[in-house]
Amino acid sequence: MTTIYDVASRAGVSPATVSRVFNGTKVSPEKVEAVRRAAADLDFTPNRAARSLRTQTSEVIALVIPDIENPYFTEMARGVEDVASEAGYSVVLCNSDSQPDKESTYLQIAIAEHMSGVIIAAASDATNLDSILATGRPVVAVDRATRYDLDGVVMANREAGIAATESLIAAGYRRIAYIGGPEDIDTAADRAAGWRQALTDAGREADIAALQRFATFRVDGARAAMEELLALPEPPDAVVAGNNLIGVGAIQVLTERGLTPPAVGVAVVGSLPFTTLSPTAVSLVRLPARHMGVTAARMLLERIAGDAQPARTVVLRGETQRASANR
Amino acid sequence: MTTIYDVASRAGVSPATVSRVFNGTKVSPEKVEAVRRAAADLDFTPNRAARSLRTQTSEVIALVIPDIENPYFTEMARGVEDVASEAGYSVVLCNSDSQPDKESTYLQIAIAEHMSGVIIAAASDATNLDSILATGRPVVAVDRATRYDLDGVVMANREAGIAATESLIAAGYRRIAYIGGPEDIDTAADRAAGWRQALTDAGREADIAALQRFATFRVDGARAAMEELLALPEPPDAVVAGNNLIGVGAIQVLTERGLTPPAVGVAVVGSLPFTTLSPTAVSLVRLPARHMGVTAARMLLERIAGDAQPARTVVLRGETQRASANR
DNA sequence: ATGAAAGCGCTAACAC
DNA sequence: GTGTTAGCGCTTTCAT
Repeated sequence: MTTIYDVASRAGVSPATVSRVFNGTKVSPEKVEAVRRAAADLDFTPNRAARSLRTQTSEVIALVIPDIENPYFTEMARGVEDVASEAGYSVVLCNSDSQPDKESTYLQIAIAEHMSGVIIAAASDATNLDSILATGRPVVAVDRATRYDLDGVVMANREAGIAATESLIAAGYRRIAYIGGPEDIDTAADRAAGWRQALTDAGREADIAALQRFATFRVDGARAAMEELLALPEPPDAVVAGNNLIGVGAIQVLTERGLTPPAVGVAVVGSLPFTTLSPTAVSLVRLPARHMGVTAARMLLERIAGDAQPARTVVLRGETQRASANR
Repeated sequence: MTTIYDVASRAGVSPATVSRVFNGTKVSPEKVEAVRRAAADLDFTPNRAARSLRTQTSEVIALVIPDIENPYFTEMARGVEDVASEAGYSVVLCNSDSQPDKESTYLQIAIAEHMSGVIIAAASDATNLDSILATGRPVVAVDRATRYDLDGVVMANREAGIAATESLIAAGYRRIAYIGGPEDIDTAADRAAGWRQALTDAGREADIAALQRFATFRVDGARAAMEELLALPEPPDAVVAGNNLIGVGAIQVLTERGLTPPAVGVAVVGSLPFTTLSPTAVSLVRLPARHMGVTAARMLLERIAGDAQPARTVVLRGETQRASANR
């Protein structure tokens, strides 16, 4: 392993000068050149562990998400990564798998590695950020609010729930069910509230009790819920899916039963990135996941740079794409 | 920031003893207890930067992949993560975006951060691993071979191409096209070779020249290629997709034209994790992506532990799921 | 079993 | 503008 001392002696300068060259402080052109050549000759790579130890920071940010296999989160990760790497930061992607203990392990690692900041889509509203916040490191919440007073970027979930439901009403459906994520996650609760609101506005509040289901934000849970709904004495003629994977699960079950949309109406809060359906069969309230990641990363970088204004929350709206077909 | 010195003085022991407690060396039970309590009281987290600097390693492995938005790679990442975190390692997910310069930046970071090892799905066969290999750190190649003599885990791509094509022949299709990834990526080339082989075995080698297309491994490229094939004077009656995203793109175009499978036959090398199609309409050669990640991670951990046997290559076979319907 | 002390590679005063 | 030097927090001989 070559160090700045090796480079320094080869270039005939002091270690401090080598450090300065690599950190942009003023050094005379000749020495800069000498150092660069020596570094290249020796294939020198600065030791980040030493640098982090000395400066108490590292150009790394942690992105903690609950499901690495959900395209919504990978799209968001993509946005974070683009902004971060542009600014010279690396992103460590931490998959909490919705498990509080995995999540807190990753948070401890972020502290121990002196990472510059954290962007987190919390596994639950009980997520404990005390330790990381105590270190003074900035934290930005994405997708889901936390019980802390933090910068955050969230979707307009209630409005998305309303828009999804209304698109189905406009298409002529009447008995509209809802399958959402766990009730204790605010995104899921808000979207469900939007559905109830839209049902009430349409004079269908009587359906709420029978047609509301809370599953996981995953394909399997949604499949079970959809099957349960179809087994009802009076099954729904349409369904609002609380996220992308729930949409996939619901549509899978419908397709297997020969009820491919628009035979039964489907509206999804989120996108279906790898769908093979006709684009007009399903209503979508597309959520700008990449933009959420970009926004969160920018906010975090501002905080890292020392910005100390009060916590801000940015709310992003989904874009409704109404199914043109109806039954 | 609390250090081992703080913990040591509170526990009434030396810093060395605190270190020993956290590293499993022999310490008397009473002192262990005292140290643990002091550490808990002070909310002590060991400083990894200092540890890395001293030991010249860190319990972090880099996973470099070309497309974080492709479910194939996230599934693989999931496998790597499960094995690694089980063993106390963190995984830094690095998205090279198929760009050699982003890729080499991440490789430099892996060196500079003293990461224990690298698992890489190389952006191209020109990927340069000289520097990282020169540090003596283990590297495992996944999905794609490199020009180095390394441990690797790859799929049986040629066989997968053959199986996909044969499933279409068995279903009664005759004019079978192929859309694959970039010709200079060996996985893509091997799958294409499998398709040619199957065509030749079926006496259809005359179709090869007109019906072979190389796109990107993404949805958009596949869409364009599919449209081109359909515009042919004698369009194909079926198509083999070289990976999951190509399958999505091809099926999207077909669906938009009212040619939903099995009207035109489709076989995909890979899975369609979020498909909403009837499961019997499309043939799949499912690739065990998670298992690939698991295997690669295990091999890497063995190398990190000091295993010095000659380089091994593990070949994983896809599992064919034949479409039951034909036209 | 435990402590004292050196040193990993780097940066940031401070002196010149 | 450049060199000298102390020290970031940890692990690890080497004594005891």
